[in-house]
Amino acid sequence: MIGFAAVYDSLFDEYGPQDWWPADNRFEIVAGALLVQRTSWENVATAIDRLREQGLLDVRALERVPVGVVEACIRSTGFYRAKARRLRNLARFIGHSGGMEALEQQPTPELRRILLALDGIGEETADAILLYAFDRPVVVVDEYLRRLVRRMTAEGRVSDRELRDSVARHLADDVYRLNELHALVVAHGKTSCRAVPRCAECVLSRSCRTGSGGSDA
DNA sequence: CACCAGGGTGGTT
DNA sequence: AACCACCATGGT
Repeated sequence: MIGFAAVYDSLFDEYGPQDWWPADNRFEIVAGALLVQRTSWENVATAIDRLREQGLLDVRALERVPVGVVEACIRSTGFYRAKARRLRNLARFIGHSGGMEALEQQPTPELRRILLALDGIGEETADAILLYAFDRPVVVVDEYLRRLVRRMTAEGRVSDRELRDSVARHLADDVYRLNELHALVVAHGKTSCRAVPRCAECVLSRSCRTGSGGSDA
């Protein structure tokens, strides 16, 4: 059993509130979730600014603009050709669906299926969109979290399913903490700190400061 | 020069 | 089901 309530507390203690997701509206979060794939947020922020300058952080405007214009705005995010095509297709889909307001009416499982059916949206991006753009109580499983759990359990291979259940068991439908947890896991994962707690009583921040613990490579 | 960054897709075994 | 190459820019 993994004490995620304690993991959350220690991460929050160490890094503080992360205040994800910086955006003016919900569609901007959806666009950001697609653009941030395999890229630093800094590069995404540049692209978002350019899209805003062109008035393209809007479904109706984005769905009709030439794809080359989108490419020029988002080049800094890498994989810009695929992302530009996917982003415009995403805007078109949302437009045809009655906009973000209509999608907000969908229940979470159905909305998740809708998102996963779109090109360029896999499980992690779909869950990030559900949590950050639609405020749904969803556990975002990323590689950082898998690594963290791998080091905590000492027993290799924890399926995503177990991981979700384990997190959900402690954080339930607490949208605020699920929001912060993912952001905190990313913040911690980006550091060079390899120390991890082996149980719920161990505290990440303490292990990091003392430089002890952590047997993984 | 290598490696990483808030992944996903399509193909092969 | 697990692995793989590929997508591509920007920073260290």
